[in-house]
Amino acid sequence: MVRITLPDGTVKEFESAPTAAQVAASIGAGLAKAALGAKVDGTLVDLAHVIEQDARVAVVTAKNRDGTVSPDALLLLRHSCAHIMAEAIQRLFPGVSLVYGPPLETNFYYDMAFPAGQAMSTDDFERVEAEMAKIIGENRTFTRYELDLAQGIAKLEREGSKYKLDNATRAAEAGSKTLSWYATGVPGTNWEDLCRGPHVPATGKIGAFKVLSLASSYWKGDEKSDRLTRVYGTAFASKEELAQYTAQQDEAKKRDHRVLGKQLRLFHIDEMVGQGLVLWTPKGSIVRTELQNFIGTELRRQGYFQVYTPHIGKLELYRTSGHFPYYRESQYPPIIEHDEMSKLASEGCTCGDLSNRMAAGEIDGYMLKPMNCPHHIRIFASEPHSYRDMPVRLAEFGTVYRWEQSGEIGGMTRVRGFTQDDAHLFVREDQVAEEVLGCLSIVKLIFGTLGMHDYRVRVGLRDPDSAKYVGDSAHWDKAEAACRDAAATLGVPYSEEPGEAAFYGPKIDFIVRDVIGRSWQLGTVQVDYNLPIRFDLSYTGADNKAHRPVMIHRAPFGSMERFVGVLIEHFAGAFPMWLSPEQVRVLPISEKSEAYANELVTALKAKGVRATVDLSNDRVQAKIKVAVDEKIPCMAVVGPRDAENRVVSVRARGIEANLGEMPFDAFVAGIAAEIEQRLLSGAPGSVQASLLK
RNA sequence: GCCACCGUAGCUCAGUGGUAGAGCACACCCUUGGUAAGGGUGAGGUCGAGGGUUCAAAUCCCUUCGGCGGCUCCA
Repeated sequence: MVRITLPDGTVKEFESAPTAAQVAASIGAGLAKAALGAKVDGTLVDLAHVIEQDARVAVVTAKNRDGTVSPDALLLLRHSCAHIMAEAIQRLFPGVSLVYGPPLETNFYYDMAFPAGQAMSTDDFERVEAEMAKIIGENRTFTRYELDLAQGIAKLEREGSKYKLDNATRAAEAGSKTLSWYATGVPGTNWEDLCRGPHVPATGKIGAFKVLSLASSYWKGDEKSDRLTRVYGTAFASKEELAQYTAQQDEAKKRDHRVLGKQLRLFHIDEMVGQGLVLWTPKGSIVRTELQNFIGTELRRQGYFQVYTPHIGKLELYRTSGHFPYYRESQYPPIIEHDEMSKLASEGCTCGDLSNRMAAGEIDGYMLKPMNCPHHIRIFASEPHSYRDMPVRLAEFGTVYRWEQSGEIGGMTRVRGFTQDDAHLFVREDQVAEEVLGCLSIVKLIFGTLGMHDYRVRVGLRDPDSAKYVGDSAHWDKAEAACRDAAATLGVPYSEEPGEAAFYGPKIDFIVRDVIGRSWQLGTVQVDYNLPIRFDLSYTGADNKAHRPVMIHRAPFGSMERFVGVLIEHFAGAFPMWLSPEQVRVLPISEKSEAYANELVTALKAKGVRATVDLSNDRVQAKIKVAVDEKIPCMAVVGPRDAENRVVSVRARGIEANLGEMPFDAFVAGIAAEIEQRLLSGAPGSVQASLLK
């Protein structure tokens, strides 16, 4: 007797162990037909799975009862579709070997090894899709069968697939006693794949699919290993869901900061200047300056000192800090003085020699700074400090340069030169916890003001197996504890991730996603016991003895480039009034109202508002179209009627209507107040909200 | 750095071996119009760069620079 408990609490009893399909059928014929798989005690399984013991069972269908799409169903569909795609590709490209094809959050991929000289191109997608459609049309059953380890491995050896054999070996190492295959149809007759499953019952269940893109990958993610071809695709239960997905992708493309940045002229990256080097145009610079002013106010409030440091420093400085030579590959090459250079040339010094002698410290030179901390440390070390002066908080919008790999650079989110809203706090050990909290409060203030709520928090810890960290483990333990404790006070979930620490200490990172779903680290707070040792920093304690300070590195925005890039996407280019490059555009109905329009602009500018007037000889409809396209938050239409009554007719971005009239002075004051308070668009207290009520 | 794709006017794009195109933006003219583009005229390009094949190259081949999607990396 097997007792099955359904999600609503109902218990069904079966004489002998039922399959998940039988459980579904016992509930209803409709459900049996709609079922794609089942969850048994939380584990996703095939419908053919036999439930041997009492269990909680939920049948998985494309849509949940409340009409939402089931993520489990999508997983089953995509995993199954990956098999169908692999079969289709193998039919068209005989000799291709399979590696690994998992489902992902919004799509799936299959890694394959093409025989030498063969390759797939995006032009082949149509053929592949046609082949897949055939397989789906045949509505073949996904059939699972198992072999014990020895038999299974023998089978794979006979078939000669080194990749699948490796997968099997790893499964064995992970404790699997058997290996499972899924045939798309009849084992021995139809196509099959070593696979853990689970899958939908038959190929016909794939309602809609699309082959998306082609990429390369490395076997087991190792760049020294075989290069594989990765084909991405996606699948849904219905054509409507696929259409919706495609529409969402198109929408996302419009929000992409690279597209909007060009359209709205926020920044420019120039071939002639260099890859990954952002040129801030006048409009983008306004956004950045506003953000810097915003945080600057907060820093003064919290007792920070502003400092400025140069963009380069001696190699010796970075040898002491540990940046050089450990991270040589990700830095711009060192700069050598003229005389030194000619001397080395005359000695016949090779590039290899040069590199080695620099690493050994025999040749000095300068480096573009990869981080600001060494410079700030030298400021701290330039004068004696008493325990009474601590903490010393040094802040700088410091520009740093890192040699990112060319294939990784793009837009403003991954660049080679960027400005951190950096600060280094030199604190007594008893001050660490409180100061970390102070840093976190700035991050929270920023995210709150900008309405960014979709972020996750990561506590990056050291990876005990790795040798890339400096310092002793007792200090690391203390620093990690401080980060963990501080993160716990945030009131948002956080994850602890070993191996994500900086080389000198653990950190708390704030991570957001861009429109295409990629994650980016923005704000960061890092606790560091190690650099103070490397630089032999000290302060005089109450006992008149030298004590070692602890450093906190923090950058609430992270980098201005990345932050603004993400912010463009967050607001889809429609910045709140205080951040908008142009805040109000005055649109005179005709030349007759130009004088009044100019008077309004002058009054706005006197209040510090970024306002312009559109004096083109277009009709007002055209002026509105242009202002809307430029995502200007507020339009002030003025004609003879307005001039006569000393009012302005207000129109706000995002609302396709005349919001009504406002007295001239009230409008100017209202806009100024909205900016002053850094309100989000349409927030209570904004001009827009006051007219809409 | 690796693999696939892409690079034509300021922007978005059409152009598959035979005299470089469109829309928008820009300049000038007409129009003075009350809430998402009024009309006309004009200017603007060694088709990313270099080399090759060909009577002839934006178009085919090679190299290179840049972009894009992934992989790897990311102090």
